[in-house]
Amino acid sequence: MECFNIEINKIHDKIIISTYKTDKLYFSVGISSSTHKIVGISLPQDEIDESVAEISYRYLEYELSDNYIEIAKTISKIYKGENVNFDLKSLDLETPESKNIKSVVRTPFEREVLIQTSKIPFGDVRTYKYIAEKLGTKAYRAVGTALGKNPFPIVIPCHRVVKSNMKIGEYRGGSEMKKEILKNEGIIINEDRIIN
DNA sequence: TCACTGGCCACCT
DNA sequence: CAGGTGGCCAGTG
Repeated sequence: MECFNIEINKIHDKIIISTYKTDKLYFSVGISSSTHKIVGISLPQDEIDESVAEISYRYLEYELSDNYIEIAKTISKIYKGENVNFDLKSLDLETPESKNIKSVVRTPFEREVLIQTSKIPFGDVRTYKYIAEKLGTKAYRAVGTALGKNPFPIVIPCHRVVKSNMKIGEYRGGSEMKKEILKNEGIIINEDRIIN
């Protein structure tokens, strides 16, 4: 019974996962075999299994391949502070038509949060409050929760969203990782706080 | 339905 | 400035 429930909560689509290794870190990207859009990106991991699992866990079926390794490599470059223009159209931002259908972005609210976040310029930051106000709501905390589930970290720069007092705030990969990405983009940080 | 839970915010000591 | 408190509100079960 347990297993059955876990199975039906997974997405019924096969994906291809490619992984690129650099500086002892693994970067993975998942592509849908039906839509050919990106359905998942992993934060840098020390182990390849962790890196793959971060994307594969939502899916019933996946296979490893080097087909999309250039995309994974590009993501590693962005992580290291290269300002690469990434086309949002390559990401699967679809939301489910009904509750029975599963997708990586689950609700319109989450989708809008991701789209607003994608507009934050390289080397700059915005606050959770700012994103909420752009959506016409006071759900500041819900913005944080939505970004915590961001299926496309690094490419959709949730690391550029910080607290109102300019403190770093939380991050799925830990606030140290968030600081590192921001520093790579040239942002000055002192004692967990953004300077200007 | 209703009561949690949160990558937050503002205000008060 | 740090820590506590009440307030938001989207998701979840």
